[in-house]
Amino acid sequence: MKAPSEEEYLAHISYDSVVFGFSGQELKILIMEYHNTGLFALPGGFVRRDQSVNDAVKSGLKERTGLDNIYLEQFHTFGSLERYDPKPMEAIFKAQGESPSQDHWLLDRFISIAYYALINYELVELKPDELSDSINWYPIDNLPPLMQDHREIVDKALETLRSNLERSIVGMNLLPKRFTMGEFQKVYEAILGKPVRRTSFQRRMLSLGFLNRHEKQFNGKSHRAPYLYSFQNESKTSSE
Amino acid sequence: MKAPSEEEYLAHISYDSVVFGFSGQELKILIMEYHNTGLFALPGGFVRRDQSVNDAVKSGLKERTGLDNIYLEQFHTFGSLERYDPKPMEAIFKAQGESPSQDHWLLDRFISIAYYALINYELVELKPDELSDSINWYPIDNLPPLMQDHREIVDKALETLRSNLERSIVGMNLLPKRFTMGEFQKVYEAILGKPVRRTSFQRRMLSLGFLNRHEKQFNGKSHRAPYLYSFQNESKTSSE
DNA sequence: TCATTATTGTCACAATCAGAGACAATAGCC
DNA sequence: GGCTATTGTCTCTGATTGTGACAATAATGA
Repeated sequence: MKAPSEEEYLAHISYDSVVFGFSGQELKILIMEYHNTGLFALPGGFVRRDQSVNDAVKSGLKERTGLDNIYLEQFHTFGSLERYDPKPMEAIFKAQGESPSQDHWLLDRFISIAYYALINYELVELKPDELSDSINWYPIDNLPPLMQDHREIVDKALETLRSNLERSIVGMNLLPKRFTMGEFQKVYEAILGKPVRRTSFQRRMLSLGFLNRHEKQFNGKSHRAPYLYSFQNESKTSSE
Repeated sequence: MKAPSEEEYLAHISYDSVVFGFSGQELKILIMEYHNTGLFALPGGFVRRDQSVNDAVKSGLKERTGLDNIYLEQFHTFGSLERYDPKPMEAIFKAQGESPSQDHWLLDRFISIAYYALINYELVELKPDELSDSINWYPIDNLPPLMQDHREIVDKALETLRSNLERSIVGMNLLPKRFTMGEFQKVYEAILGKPVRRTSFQRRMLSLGFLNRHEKQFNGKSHRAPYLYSFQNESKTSSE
């Protein structure tokens, strides 16, 4: 491992990302595990001097998921004193067989800019980076214990996602190109964490006018076949 | 002037605040003007190493407005490359008769965490800091040209305030303790930038159940006297 | 072939809420 | 005692949502 150098990166600034995906049943997020440390963390990184924060996040996600052009939303910046704790980073160094000096920039205080992403679960090919053993999907209601304040970051991300649900078309980025109304409804239920009324949901979504109806989906189940739908516009409606 | 020292502060990190006040007619924000530079800017500052970002913003606002316990909301972090421009800071140094070396930390790239504040216009006593000539209220639709990307920051703050308007009781922090329904309505109109329907507004606000009705206000006008209202709970409903 | 079962697409009815206008109730002025 | 500008309420109407009902089917299996 070669640690990122202080000349190349901005000191004190990091980012973390909460990557949401929908498995068809559950809402999940990406969690990394560092080599030989037992530490679980959100995918994150640092910002190069010649790079905007947004671009840093985008390229970090591309490395790990293979996906370009991801829906990204910055939602909060975490700057408390409590999050200043060099121990996890020391453990990560140690697990790599390195022992940095006490004043190494990566052991200093960091302020983290947090983003959430919505991606199509099926399209992802997960690639751990140099430092991490693994990167995997975890159901949102069954996460491993996360290092530092990452649990707080996840909670805030989910809260923001929920409150944005009414204002934007979130399903667009979590579903495959064609989907049934039932699948669409399951996305909403997974995000809100509670059931929604089938008839009202269907009526409201159809009345919004952004759905195209296609052929029926004959899936071998012994009941009336549902229609397939797709979203009108290709845009990601991302603010970033 | 003694410039903040690199040992005491976190490099690359600043904050900016958009401080909203309501004059009774207009929505205004606080703008500073730097000595002998013609530069107008949002009140901002840097984060000490022993201080959370939230506390840095709070104490910065307290210095300039005299107010404690202000409603504060972090809304975005600005991290583009375009905002990296040392010229304004050089001009501010020069106006103070100083010429820092090219690698001075204050001339380096900064990422700014932006907050908006809602404060009671009448309670404020404005105090310019060491660097600034003046700090004054400016109507939101008649701002001077602002340095760097501060105009963009203001626009984003207003956008966020508008979209939060439905979810929280914004008037609470912009109005005096007792106010008429008409004043309450004017706050909403100033924020939204468009008229709202008097009867619907009154019905909705009363139905929410957080208003106490008090005695009538005889203000010398020749028409029916309005009731005075106050908010039920004392809390600021701030998330910070 | 024909009932059975599990969903899905619609519709109908009631309850709620917002837009729009109407109107009576004043407080001060003449 | 009229006049005027505002304020507090109501009503009417249309739009939206909650709730339940019901018909329309794909497969299954008797």
